[in-house]
Amino acid sequence: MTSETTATSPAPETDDLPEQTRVRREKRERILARGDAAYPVNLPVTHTIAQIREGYGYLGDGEETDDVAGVAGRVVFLRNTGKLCFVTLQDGEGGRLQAMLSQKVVGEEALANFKADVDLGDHLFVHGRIGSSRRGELSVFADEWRMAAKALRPLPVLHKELSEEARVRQRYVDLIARPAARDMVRLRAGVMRSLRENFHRRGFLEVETPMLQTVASGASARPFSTHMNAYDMELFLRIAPELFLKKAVVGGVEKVFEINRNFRNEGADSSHSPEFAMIEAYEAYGDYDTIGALTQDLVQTAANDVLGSTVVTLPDGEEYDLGGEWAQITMYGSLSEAIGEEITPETGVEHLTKLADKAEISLDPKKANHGKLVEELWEHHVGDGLYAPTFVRDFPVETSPLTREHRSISGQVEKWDLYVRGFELGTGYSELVDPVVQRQRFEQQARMAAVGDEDAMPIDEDFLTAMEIAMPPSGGMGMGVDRLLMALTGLGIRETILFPLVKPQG
RNA sequence: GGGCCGCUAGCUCAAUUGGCAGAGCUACGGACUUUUAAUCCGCAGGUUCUGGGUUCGAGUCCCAGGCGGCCCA
Repeated sequence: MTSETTATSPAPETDDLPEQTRVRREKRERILARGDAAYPVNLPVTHTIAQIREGYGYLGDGEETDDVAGVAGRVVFLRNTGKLCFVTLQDGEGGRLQAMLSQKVVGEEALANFKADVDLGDHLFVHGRIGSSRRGELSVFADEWRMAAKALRPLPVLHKELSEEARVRQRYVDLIARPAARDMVRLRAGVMRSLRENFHRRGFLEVETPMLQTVASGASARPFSTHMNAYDMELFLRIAPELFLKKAVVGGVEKVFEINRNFRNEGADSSHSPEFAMIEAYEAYGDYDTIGALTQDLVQTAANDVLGSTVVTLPDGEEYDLGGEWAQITMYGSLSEAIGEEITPETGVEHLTKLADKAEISLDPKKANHGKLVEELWEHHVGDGLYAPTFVRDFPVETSPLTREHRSISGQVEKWDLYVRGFELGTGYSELVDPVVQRQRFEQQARMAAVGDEDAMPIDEDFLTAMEIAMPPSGGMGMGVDRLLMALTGLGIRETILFPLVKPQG
């Protein structure tokens, strides 16, 4: 342990600090100088704010009890009227309790110290009888106060919204000041719990697969790379857990899920974060239909568990219904209908390119294969207009190298994307388990990489070896947890992540 | 990657045509024993994101950069 000289050494140079910060440091020094603690190791807390609110909420105006409590909380309001001071304490959930400090009860010196040294934002301990003020505010009639932890920086004003940037950069302040920020933390925890409990009820096992991978595969995305000193080799942060989860299924973990972080070295905007939480699940002897039903239930159960309803209220007040059986459309069918001509897996690249030009979609011609063109056309003509929860089914084979070919339609794969309010919430497959076909798909990806497609999936020999041991027919799904929170609240991704990545301020 | 908008006191925001940089809350000093964003009196607080330039004079105009937001690709 280091010595405690830092606690007793003189205050650091304070001349250039803003006034309010300097003043608070001086108050800390004053508290220490008179022999009190500014940061005591513990305090005789007997009740939480919530316990007092629950236990004594019945008290009428001016009614007092002889019950005594020690309570602590963060000071969010201060109202001093000479010989009687009112202070409102807040707990982590936003619950508030008033304390009243009367000169007659705490004494002249203690009240003077209180007025001199307690600021908005401090953690404060009070001890005293529980009662109700004349105006009916549940209160602790303090016979003693102690500093629980002195705040050296002022809190923002609690009556104005913090700027969006300040909320993200100083989330701890946001959590103190804004109820919606506190709610999101609890909502997210509730969703995680709901998802896990749902999986457990269904007999799925939760596993954790590697974050550091020698080949980043399982999705079409660019990885972050890093370096391992001991082996002097390049490693990648994972872009998806898919290949490892499939290895688990090969080994007999037949119903398996993982909720964990993925990292994609791409842009960041209101619906993309470079690191994001994702749930993936695989079910042996399931397919994309069973896994779709599972996904619908995961979302609807989560909504019911955390909101009590599948009807969610968006920030503009609109009510959006996640309930019922979700619509199912096919990619080729809905695209054909939207543009008024039949598009099939046989439609040539030249014709698709013409259609793309007409729609003013620009694609690098080197990468413009049939599958990419169909998906781009679909997004433009159909996807952008989707609003109600919808499964979009049966994708082109080129863009889904890990998905089984459709059981009855040549050139398509058994994959769905789930769209909610126009954004992609999740995806599901009938998994490709034929190792020979899987190798051909990887080779096709390698050819795409060779012509400059940076998102193309690299060949993973280790994965192919596992597949050659034989994976049972399976359904698999993936869903962004942050996006699920977006679907349940209508908020942007950075509101759903407690500490999203932000660039340092210049 | 491109376009547009923003960055001013601890927080939220003003500042006319380029002419003394302001308000509310907070802070600080004072009054007040039932307040509810307490009230009243008084008084401080600034690298106007950074660096250049134009000008007698720049928060404001020009150039470069940083950070953020929105739209587009």
